[in-house]
Amino acid sequence: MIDIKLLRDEPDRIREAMARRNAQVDLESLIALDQSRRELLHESEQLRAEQNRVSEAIAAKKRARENADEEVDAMRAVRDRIKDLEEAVRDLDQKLRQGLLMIPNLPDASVPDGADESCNAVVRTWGEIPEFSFEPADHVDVGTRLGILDLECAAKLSGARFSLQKGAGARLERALISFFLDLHTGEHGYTEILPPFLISGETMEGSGQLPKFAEEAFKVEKRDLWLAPTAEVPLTNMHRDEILPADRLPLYYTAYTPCFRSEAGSHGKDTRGMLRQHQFNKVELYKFTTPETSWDELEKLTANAERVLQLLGLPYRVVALCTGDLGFGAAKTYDLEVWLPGQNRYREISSCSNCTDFQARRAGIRYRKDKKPEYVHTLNGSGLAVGRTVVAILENYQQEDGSVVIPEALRPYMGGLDRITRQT
RNA sequence: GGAGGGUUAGCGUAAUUGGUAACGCACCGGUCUUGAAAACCGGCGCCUUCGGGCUUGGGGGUUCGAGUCCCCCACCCUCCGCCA
Repeated sequence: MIDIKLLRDEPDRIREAMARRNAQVDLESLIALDQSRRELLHESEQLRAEQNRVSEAIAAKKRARENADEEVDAMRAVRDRIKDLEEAVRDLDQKLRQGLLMIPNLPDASVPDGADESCNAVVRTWGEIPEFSFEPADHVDVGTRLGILDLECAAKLSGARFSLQKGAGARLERALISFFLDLHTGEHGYTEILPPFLISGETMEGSGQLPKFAEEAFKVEKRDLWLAPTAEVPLTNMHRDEILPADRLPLYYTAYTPCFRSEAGSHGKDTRGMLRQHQFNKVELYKFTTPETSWDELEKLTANAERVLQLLGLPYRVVALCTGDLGFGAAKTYDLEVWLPGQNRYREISSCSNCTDFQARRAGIRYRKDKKPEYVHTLNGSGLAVGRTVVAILENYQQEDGSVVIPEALRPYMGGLDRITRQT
């Protein structure tokens, strides 16, 4: 949610930002809404003040056993008027808030302009794209032939867009989760969190997932609980409606969770394999920072995610998303794209964003600076998407004989295994 | 799932059976001190157009006025049942 003061004082900055994002927003009616809300609020507060004064006078008279019927009568009318005014304010409040929630975050000045992903800017590239003496297979063929991936069985259990891993394939997924968490907690200073995977509607709203992304998430039938679409949601809400002491910032959290997404509207996209699933594992990186440091922290967080790919020896590039491709709450986003020989192109494996104070304002997360509380900045990034890392390893490390070499950094987590060969 | 108890500022506790949230600890600032402690003074929830408004888990209701009375909901604790 953007700052309402910005709407009052510098609406042109919002207009300009919305134009860059190619977003349609009716600012005029919001400004009018805010204006009348403030007028009504002022009047009701004045009456409140009078009510407080007179009520005290009534109490004094009653204590002195004097008659106060006149005052009581007058206050009866004031009470009714206040009730009407407050109802009107509540109504305007809600409309205003709903309007504000429709406005995406303002892109940072450094974000490239552009309508879609074709305008994203490659920031840097790492690693050598592997050359094969044979035609490289995609992860589905590699995994199925090795007997470590069984998509048909997954379909039997749950339908399309699920996967089932076996033996070294299941172990590989678990090894990656441990490897990621150990790296981020041990070397990058993050605190490990294991949050609930089912979260309340209130929590979904706190990070801006609802109502906008309700279509993307799964909801359980019996209660107001949702399957977390990303650990970003519970992590953001850990400090919802809190005022943090300044000396606790920055906070670094990392969390492994499965992520559940309905992928509405992506029918026909990436239908083959485990690239786009209703359920996938992810290790998330999350930071609460002061406004002064958040841009530095974004660079560091992105570097933390990149480190994973470097240690695994997977070639990748870093892309700065353009204004048209930017997520709703992000002021700036770097995508990490890993090279997939099976597709002969780079594919997203991590997305690292600075949401500035956008999520914090909505979720009421502040810190005390000097005397006044101020909104923190929140950052999130994948470190990394586990399923897609499996895909990248199977495709980049495949050998002509169909086996897959395990990256050295991962071998301790695989019980010393250095190569996956055909399993029965 | 059943029964009972609870939720007041960071923590711990008050508030005349309705009269407009008090106190202690902790914390911050000041005085004093070589420095510190103690003591004393002030501050010690949020918003504010600086007039004031709001705040007792959340939301309604009754009332001139609700921490207090009524209704709904959430969460926590204890016991029983069930369960990994």
